[in-house]
Amino acid sequence: MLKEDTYDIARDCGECPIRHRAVCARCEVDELEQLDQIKYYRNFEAGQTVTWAGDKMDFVGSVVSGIATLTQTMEDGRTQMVGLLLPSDFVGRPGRRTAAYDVVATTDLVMCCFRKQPFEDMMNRTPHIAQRLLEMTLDELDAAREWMLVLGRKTAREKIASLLSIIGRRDAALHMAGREGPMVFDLPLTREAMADYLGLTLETVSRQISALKKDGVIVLEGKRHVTIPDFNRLLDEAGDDSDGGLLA
Amino acid sequence: MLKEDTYDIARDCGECPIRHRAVCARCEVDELEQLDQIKYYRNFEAGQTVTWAGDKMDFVGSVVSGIATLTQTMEDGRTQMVGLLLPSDFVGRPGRRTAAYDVVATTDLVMCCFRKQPFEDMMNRTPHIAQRLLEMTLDELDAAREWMLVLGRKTAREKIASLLSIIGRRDAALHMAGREGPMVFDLPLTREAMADYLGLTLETVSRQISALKKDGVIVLEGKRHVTIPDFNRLLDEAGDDSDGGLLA
DNA sequence: AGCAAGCCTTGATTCAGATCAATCCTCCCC
DNA sequence: GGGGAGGATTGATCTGAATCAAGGCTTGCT
Repeated sequence: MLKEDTYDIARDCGECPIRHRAVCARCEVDELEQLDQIKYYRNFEAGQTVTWAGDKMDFVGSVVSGIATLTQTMEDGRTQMVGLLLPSDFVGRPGRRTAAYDVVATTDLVMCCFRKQPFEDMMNRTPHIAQRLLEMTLDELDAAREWMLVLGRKTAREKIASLLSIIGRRDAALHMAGREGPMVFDLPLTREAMADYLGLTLETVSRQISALKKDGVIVLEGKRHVTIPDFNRLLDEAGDDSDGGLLA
Repeated sequence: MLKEDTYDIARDCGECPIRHRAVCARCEVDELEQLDQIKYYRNFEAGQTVTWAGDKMDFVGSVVSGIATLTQTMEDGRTQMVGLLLPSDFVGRPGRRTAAYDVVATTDLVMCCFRKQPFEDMMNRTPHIAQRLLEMTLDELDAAREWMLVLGRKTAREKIASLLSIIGRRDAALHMAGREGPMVFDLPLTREAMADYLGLTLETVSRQISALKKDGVIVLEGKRHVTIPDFNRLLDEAGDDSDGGLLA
């Protein structure tokens, strides 16, 4: 379904869909050219693992298209998702030898990669890259902290509403869809993945989605296609300030 | 009790207790001198608020001594702590006008502050600062993600054990105490603050601490003074790999 | 067509942690 | 020494989500 995303990749940075949102966003033309020298694309199929926690990680990179998840697992198998990687998000940590988390492709995935050493060298020479990476990391930290509130203090229903609002918002930002009008998108996650994100069981996720549907907060077509008739209503259910979106 | 920390502050960066761990860690002598020009110290008493979420924030800074908490609050009063600020930790986000969270001094607190604008200017001129800040932010992001696992998937007992192990570890790192031998420290948080950190109620915190004490995992003297006879036992109770500490 | 594998839903029951409530301890102030 | 406030403990009860269990719906394979 999402297969076409993996075709005709813009090999040329100038036409890259994430050109102005990824680590390279601030780069000048000549800097881009240097990055162009050391970049390479990798494709992953839905379900494939990009990185195993603890394994040596010799590259870093950006998600170009598709979606991946970042998860942590305890010895007894309990897992918690700690990040959702959408196009333009950065994978890997400069200055670290091994991967800290499992990264798994949820849909077919295209990544723009750099071998770690050349990238780090380039980062040291190019403040624009380091600056952008700092900015992105700070944003991720904010997102992680927001998520801590969700995990620690929200009810199951609020958790689901929060997740839907986040996915909806990020999706809208990506498509630059005209504001107003009902929000429509496909859930990129299975019920189980949502449960892992929210610290719930998949049964509870299913029940709460059914409940939100029954109450008219969301409209479901099939199991994945979601329409949000009233986004503020959803934010309300999430326990968020209805105007929280303006801060970003 | 911790009052003496606020006396004789090293006005000279060379003698600063957090010199080699804070944002300034990588700075050369001449860079330090520039920072010295624009820095100023601020003292806060235990319980005082450093920053209100949403308020304008015209400074950034490092915790020199004492402890502060970073918390998020929902309209109905539910609160979640999203960060614990120990000496050398950085407060504030360059490039943002308003504070995103409440920052509250838990003990008497000394901060080394910079007005935001001069600091940002300096950051743009001084890669050593930006580099160090990136590194610290990445560490914080890792910590936040670890905490997401705690919040989302651990039981109350595991949560308490996790918190104790984190506090113990950070305390040991600070005092550079000789490895081996039982770990001893004072809890810097009330039961309520621990509950806010862990997404629990204070009653549950109290019960689980009592249980860990009864089971000999910890020894309590008074309500705050903790001895950990066997740190690996504690890690075990936390559900962590007993050798997780080596990664850092 | 027939069957198996994934994914999802729904129901019944259980249980960990929340909530409600009482009491205790320690420190401080008068 | 008495009273009060803030923090902590402990007990009784309730409840939201987990767990256990049974089907249902798609999709793809043989």
